[in-house]
Amino acid sequence: MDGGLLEFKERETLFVEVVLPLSLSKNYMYRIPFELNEQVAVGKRVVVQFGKNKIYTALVKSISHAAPEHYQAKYIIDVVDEHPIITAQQLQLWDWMTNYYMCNEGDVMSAALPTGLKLASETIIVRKDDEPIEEVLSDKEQILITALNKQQRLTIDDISALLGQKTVYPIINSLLEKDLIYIAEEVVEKYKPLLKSFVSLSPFYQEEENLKALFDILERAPKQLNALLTYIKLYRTQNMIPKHQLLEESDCGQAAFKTLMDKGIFTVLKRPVSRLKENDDDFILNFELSEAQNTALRGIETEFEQKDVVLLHGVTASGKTQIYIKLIEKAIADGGQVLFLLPEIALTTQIVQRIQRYFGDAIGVYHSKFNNNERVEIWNKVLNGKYRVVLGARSAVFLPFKDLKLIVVDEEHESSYKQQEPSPRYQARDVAVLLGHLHQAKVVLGSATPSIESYFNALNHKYGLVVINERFGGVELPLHEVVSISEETKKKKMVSYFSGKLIDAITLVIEQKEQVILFQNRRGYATILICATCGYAPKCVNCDVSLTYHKTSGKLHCHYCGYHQSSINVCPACGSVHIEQKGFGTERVEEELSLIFPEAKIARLDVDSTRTKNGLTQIISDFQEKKTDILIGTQMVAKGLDFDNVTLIGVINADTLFNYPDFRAFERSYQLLAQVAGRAGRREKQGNVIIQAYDDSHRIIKQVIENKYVEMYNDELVERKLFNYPPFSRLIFINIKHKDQDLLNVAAQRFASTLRGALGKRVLGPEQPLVSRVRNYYIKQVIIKSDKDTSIQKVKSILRDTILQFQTEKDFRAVNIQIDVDPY
DNA sequence: AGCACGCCGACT
DNA sequence: GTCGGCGTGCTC
Repeated sequence: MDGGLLEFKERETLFVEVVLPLSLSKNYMYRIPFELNEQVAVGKRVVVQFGKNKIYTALVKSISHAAPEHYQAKYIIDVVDEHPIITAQQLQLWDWMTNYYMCNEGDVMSAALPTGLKLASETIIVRKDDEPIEEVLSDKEQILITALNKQQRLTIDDISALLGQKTVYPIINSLLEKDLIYIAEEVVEKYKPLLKSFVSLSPFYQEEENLKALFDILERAPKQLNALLTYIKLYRTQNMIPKHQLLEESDCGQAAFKTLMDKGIFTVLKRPVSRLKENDDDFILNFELSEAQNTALRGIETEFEQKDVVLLHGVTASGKTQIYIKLIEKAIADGGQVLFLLPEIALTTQIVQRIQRYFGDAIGVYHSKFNNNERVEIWNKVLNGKYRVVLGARSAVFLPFKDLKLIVVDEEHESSYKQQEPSPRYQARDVAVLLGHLHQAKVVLGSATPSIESYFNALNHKYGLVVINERFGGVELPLHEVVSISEETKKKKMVSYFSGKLIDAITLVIEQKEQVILFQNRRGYATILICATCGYAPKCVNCDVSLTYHKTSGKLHCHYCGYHQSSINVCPACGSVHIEQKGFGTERVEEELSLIFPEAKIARLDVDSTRTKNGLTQIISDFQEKKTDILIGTQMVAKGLDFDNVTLIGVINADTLFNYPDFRAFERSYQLLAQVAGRAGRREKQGNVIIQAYDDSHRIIKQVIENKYVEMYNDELVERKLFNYPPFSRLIFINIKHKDQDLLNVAAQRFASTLRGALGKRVLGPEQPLVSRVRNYYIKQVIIKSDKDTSIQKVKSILRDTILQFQTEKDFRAVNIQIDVDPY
């Protein structure tokens, strides 16, 4: 501000810093043309050219007068929004996440914005065919509509060529508002199904000899060849091959795939894919809280007077949902908005329908299964305050709340709140606490088995603590029984994986027309195949893991990269035919069980059985409608499912849980077992839980059956203290990756020692991670374990500097470094 | 993320 | 020679 004359104000030269939806280490500056000075504002999207041809919608982060010194800033092409679509608090949140999780701001932006708000130049515009034109159109709009009437679909590049100008976004936006066109990536019309890209081989190459010739042609293009081979392999088992699956499984990049398309070898076809369906249940709308619930509700409200965050520790089926509903009601009555976070899987179940029924139109649901257009719609309805309550998975923390008053994080211990891949690797529960802080909203963390961290915070008065010890409606906690597998084996009472006790119990339950859930935390059929003669075990060609045998496909699968190959009958190492199966998964349990109970209807709930669009909902609703007697599942069955008629829970083999090489293994085991057990007898009937284990006297099993959470917590805390793990320290994992193992070893060693120079014994490693090679990249891990007294800010800034310095060395440029703050 | 640039090996 | 494949660096 130089105190210039007012009339010159509009001639001010302004620059903007924008965030691009790309993983870039810094933000970029653009110049605002005078005529757009007034329209540009922080939080609006602008159209910019980035690089040679690419056009993106970027987000305005700040506006300044200072021209960049070392380069000529490009002009902004256009302003997309009339009003900001991002609030000031969101920008603060993005900033915090970028720093805290040590990622790029563009990563946060990509994660935060639904794709529909990230228009790029290849976006396809389609004419809505049945919409009559009622409004008056401008000349340019008329030209565009005429072209679309002829051609149906145009890209944004096509449109700029057609109109001979780069500024096409306002025209597109205006036509979108007039409802005459839609964006093809977003499926707008309700009855129009979701489109998915499928790949097919051109008819020419489906001829045997042409295909053979093609193999020779592609010999020098391994990526392309691999894509072709993968296509052929997939074609054997499925007749429609989704493009993303082909790209994923063949490790073929977009570029190589595009070359194949350009050569006319592959063609891509968009096809409709069916949607999820919904089902109802009989939830009582006008409920009364029980005495215990009322006490808890009042407890929470009292705690809120002092604390911003309250941990609600209520045993399974204690009716936490009703308490949430009362809290939500109150927040809405106060004119605020509410965010209700749930683990992804729980969103497909009753709790959503219940709350939706209760609050009607004022509620939005936000999770990954929704298409782009629905997500944009939800985004806008949150922004303009039409939605008072949003139920969502972790990404819902990014929505543009205006006056957030309450955040509920249900099942707060759930590890799915932590995003693993891609960056930002954020913990939505922690982000929610920060979000609450930004909005001065209250936060309730709810769980029957709180995470050690949250409970620690509660005991140390950082959070308030409210406990419910009683199940709703006086339903008793299930009866537990532990069965020693070794003893049962001695007594010859084991039939395959099932003890006599479990089989008797299942028989009884089925007779009474009730239902059973069996838990086995491993998918697939056999864990591994192993040659009894020489000990050879088939391994993945891309990763350092043994392959898992899946019987349904008859193949050996890699659970890390999706690679699969046909199974072996003869050992490729020694020629022996004695191939043994070691370990077992849900698939095997299902098969064995159907031999014992041929009459029973059995279903399986795991990643494999729910891969199809409707899979998950179908399995759950079938079980709910009692079409299934026995449900066998991995940890998916533990996550917030609520069935009335389940009276028996069986844990096939608890030992597998305890043996993970992770400091949280016991905590997780407790949570998983307690949550699984909690699925039993949720209404008037008391449930039974049978836990089978070799190590039947394990303290975790004991603590689960005696419902001694606090004892488990205390035991764990001693361990954590002893080995200086969270909550006594903070962890940062640094994964270093490269295709060349030797180079990686040198690089990792060098990186660790440089870092150790600055941070001393806080730096551990480099270590070989559990899986040391994934998708042909070798991995080494360096860990920073920083105690609570050290400033984590300082540690992070040292880490940042070390990485920057490390990457200036030309030998290590290509080494990939990933940071995971607070790993889970 | 995409795109240009430049190096490298295989074929006219 | 030259052409396509593929690794590297840059984009305000």
